[in-house]
Amino acid sequence: MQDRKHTPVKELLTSTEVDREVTVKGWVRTKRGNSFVQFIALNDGSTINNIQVVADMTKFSEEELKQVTTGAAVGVTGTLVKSTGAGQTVEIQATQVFVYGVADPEKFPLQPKKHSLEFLREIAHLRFRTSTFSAVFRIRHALTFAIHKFFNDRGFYNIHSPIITGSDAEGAGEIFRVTLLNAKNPPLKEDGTVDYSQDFFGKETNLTVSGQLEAELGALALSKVYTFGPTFRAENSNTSRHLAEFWMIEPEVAFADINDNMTLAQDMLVSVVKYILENCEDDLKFLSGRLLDEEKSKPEAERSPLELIEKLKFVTENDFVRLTYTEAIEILRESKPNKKKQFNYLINEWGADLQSEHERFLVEKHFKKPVILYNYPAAIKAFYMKQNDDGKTVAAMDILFPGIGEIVGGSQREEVYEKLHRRITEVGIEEKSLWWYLETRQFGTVPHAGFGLGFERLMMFVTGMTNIRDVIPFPRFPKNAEF
RNA sequence: UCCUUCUUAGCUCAGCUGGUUAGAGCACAUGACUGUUAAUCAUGGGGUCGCUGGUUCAAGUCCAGCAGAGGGAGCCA
Repeated sequence: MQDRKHTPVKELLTSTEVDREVTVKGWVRTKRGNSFVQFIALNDGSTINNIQVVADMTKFSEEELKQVTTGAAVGVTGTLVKSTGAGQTVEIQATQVFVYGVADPEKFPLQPKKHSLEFLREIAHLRFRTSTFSAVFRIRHALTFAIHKFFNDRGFYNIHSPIITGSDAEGAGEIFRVTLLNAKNPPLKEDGTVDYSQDFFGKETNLTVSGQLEAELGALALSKVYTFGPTFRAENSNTSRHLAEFWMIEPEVAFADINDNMTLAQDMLVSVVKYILENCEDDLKFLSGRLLDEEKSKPEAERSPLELIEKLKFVTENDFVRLTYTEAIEILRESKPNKKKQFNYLINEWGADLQSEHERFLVEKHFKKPVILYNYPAAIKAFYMKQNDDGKTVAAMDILFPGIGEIVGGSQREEVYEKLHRRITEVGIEEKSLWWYLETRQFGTVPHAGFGLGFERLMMFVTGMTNIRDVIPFPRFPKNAEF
């Protein structure tokens, strides 16, 4: 059995070539039946669907199949035949069953029934074995591939930006320090502060919060680049939309402005969602059903108006709304919830930072489609963003998605040395730490733009999962680094 | 970090204004049944009621602290 070549379940289920001997290897989902015939639902992760193995009990002893329990790893050889039952078109009439690894039914935590996502999160080492999570992670792979394909097709180069960096320059959040110094007794300088010159890198280092600055360096030579890698934020964020370790896609394009940037982001989102619609139909159907099921227990007002696949098609078939921050403020100021004082933060004047309630109003109530907001007040945005001629806004843009909020944040970058330098001083960043970034504005600087896409946020949208901890295999968040 | 709800069997949950031996469904074990689809039916085993302390004759139930989880908010992607 161990030597025998086996066929993926996915292949067998779509096979029209029956009455031939086949071998499958996978994990048992359920076994049921009686003393005359037993049915084993086998899954090998190649598809959401199981293949049904039929064991005629005149050919097998009870003892032989005793270890074939939910969770056990087995190999089966038999004849692929048309099924006489209703649930499947083909099945395997077993001639030989081999148990690779048992799963004690008293102890194996997964049952052939619904488990709460919270419980499965506690057994993340086994949750791949469930239909929901195998579907989610197959889609995660497909989405990764679709993103690389999109950029490759458009002539972008993938840049591997460093994970350990010496700059926390972006100010994008709290950093995770990387050090080999003895935490209990670090070397000290004369003034009593830690002497990082004795550390591994000879300076303070941390895990990256963004690959953007490095991507810019690449774009100013290769014209079109993107990064796709893990980023780390030590924020004490306890929400269903934040992780301490998450994956980010950051394209950067030379000779491009804020409008090109918005078009690129929209094209990318439409393209990758289309790819998933075309290539992950079975998994999407399952997740759509799961979502509908879950929403049944919610009050009608909170249910989403579209089911998952319709929601994805809606994004690929409709234009995103583009409006300036200033226009958004006008709409919000005149909106019903603002006049009736239903917002927790009322919009009174230009310059206010938008809260999630405002973003949700625009996306879910007012426009009912993805919204791109651009030209934000400089005061509420990062130092590297292109300062507009009006003297008060920067060429920044955010893409807001229904149910998820901000999925993309980007901008045209400030390419003029003097303006960038002045901004760095204003914000109080140490110029020395960014000498290399500033230098690119002195040697062949050009207008350029890029954005950051939170991969897990996109995963949430595509899979309909509502907690970000369920779209990454092993989530990292405050008080948890298990597995 | 803030607000709020929750923590009872392997899982999902019930347990009233504190009062005998803490319940159900599923799962598991045993048995029955000639093709099941989360199979069905019968029987059975399974609990330090999150942890620590307090109030009380008496605490799963009331109070306090701690820990963890869910939802919302902030920070953001």
